[in-house]
Amino acid sequence: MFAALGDPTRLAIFDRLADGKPRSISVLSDDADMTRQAVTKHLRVLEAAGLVQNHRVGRESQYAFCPEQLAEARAYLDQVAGRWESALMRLKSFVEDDEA
Amino acid sequence: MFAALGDPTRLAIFDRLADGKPRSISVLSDDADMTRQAVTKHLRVLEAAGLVQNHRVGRESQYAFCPEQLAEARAYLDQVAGRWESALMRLKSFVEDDEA
DNA sequence: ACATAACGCAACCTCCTGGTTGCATTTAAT
DNA sequence: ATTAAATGCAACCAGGAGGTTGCGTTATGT
Repeated sequence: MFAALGDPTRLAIFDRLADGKPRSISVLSDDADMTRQAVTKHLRVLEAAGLVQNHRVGRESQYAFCPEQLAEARAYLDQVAGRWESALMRLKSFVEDDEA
Repeated sequence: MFAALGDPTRLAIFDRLADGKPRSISVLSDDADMTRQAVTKHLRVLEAAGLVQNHRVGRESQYAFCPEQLAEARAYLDQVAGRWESALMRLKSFVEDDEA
């Protein structure tokens, strides 16, 4: 999932979809100075990472933002930050014990 | 920075360093079923992304967790989630207006 | 019915990435 | 002084990622 957002093109597409509005592949590839096929591949990657959902309607397939994996990423970062801070706390109390 | 955490090996290294303790390259590569050089490259990438800091001490170079970029990533995800939710709110109020 | 728009699939190409090996260099240990 | 540990640098290699092109297929619109 970090890998999916790691590519700048993909991050841009993801960012565009973050307003919740579904968009078709051709709409997304119109202003992406890239082939439609390339955009399609990126959307597949984002979909595989669970960051985006696909819903075929008529002859066009609409891709839309999907917030679940995003929440998971936030949770992970929070957890890492938490570990870091608790390690700091232990260090702090150790130093204070040493001074006492 | 998402790209830096996108690689599973790098994420693992980063995760190990998240306790705040600095570790030398050879210590990190001991249990990484990989060459020391490979680990070195990964550490360089993490350092370039600002996720980790390097401090040479004697003949060994210690790499340590660096929380600043992490905070930035969290801020970005929060911002995206915020955009998403506000879009939901607008949709909700639109529907309610329609019903009234 | 026919033209066209939106898409899928597959082959292909190039370049970067993750990884290795070999050798040189600096620092510590005895 | 010598040996061994920890690292740096550079060359090299295989594979996958990002991208393109060509062609076929399914809906839409007129």
